[in-house]
Amino acid sequence: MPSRIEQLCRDKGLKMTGQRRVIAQVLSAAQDHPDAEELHRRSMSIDNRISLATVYRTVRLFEDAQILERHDFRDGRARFETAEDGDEHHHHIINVRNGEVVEFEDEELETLKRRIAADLGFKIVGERLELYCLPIGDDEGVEK
Amino acid sequence: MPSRIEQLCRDKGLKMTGQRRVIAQVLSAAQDHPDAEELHRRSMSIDNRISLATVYRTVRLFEDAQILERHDFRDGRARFETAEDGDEHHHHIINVRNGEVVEFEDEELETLKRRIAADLGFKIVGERLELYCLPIGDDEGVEK
DNA sequence: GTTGATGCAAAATTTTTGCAAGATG
DNA sequence: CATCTTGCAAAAATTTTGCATCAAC
Repeated sequence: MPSRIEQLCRDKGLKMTGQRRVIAQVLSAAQDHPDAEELHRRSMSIDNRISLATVYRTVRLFEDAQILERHDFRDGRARFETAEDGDEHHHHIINVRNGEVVEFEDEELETLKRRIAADLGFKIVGERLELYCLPIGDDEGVEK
Repeated sequence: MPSRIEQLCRDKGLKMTGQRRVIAQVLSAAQDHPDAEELHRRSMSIDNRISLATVYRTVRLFEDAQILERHDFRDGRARFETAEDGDEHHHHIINVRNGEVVEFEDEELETLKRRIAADLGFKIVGERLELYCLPIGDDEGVEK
């Protein structure tokens, strides 16, 4: 049985190459938010005939197909995770002390965002919300 | 009388060079969110002895000093605007049809964000919230 | 006068692309 | 077997940096 991502690819008429299958598998397995090079590294460990260029091409493709989401956590490179189905949404808290990423979701927040956009005459088609935080009690003094 | 930005620089013990003064002036005057190259272009029109490298060095410096905010609206380069005083906050709606950026603020949203972070044991020290939108009634079909 | 800032050009980083060769449907 | 995809290496785009010179305090 084909994976969810594989199914999505077929639905869009994309060819299922070995490389795409591997990258999809790596993305599905990832519990974190790897960047392109990390995706490449993990993919290579499954099948070493995958180039970094293909990883870049594939994430762009998967992004267009809404198979994954591209993030930018201010560390200079794009990072990726599988997109969730339907209208679920989560956002990220980035612990600036150590780079740890915590996910959260909040229905009240979803409603409020939509209301704010609607009041200005807009419909949300994409979004980004990141909170850069320190653990409570940790009183600043973060080094570069 | 020195500008607000100039005062902030002095407070941090930074030297007030002609270049920094010009870049500060350009930032203050900007009603939009220029990128480094645009800042350089505008600065050059005031004083053409300013290099792009200095613009990059200066925005990093100003960012550390919380004189400006660095944004990333998914067009590949960083964009800048002066930071507001105190705890005011605004966020951005990006019209994906034409790239137009609309600013908004909402007190309820501020409260909610803080509550969400606090519930997870975090204190917000920085954030980012962007809503990528289409005007209501404009039914998709956005070209690359 | 010291210390920090600048300009220039070269380098670094991340991402994209041309093209010939290979795999997919 | 036509078309799409890949690998490679080169290019592009943005940002950073080394170093000699210059300016601010």
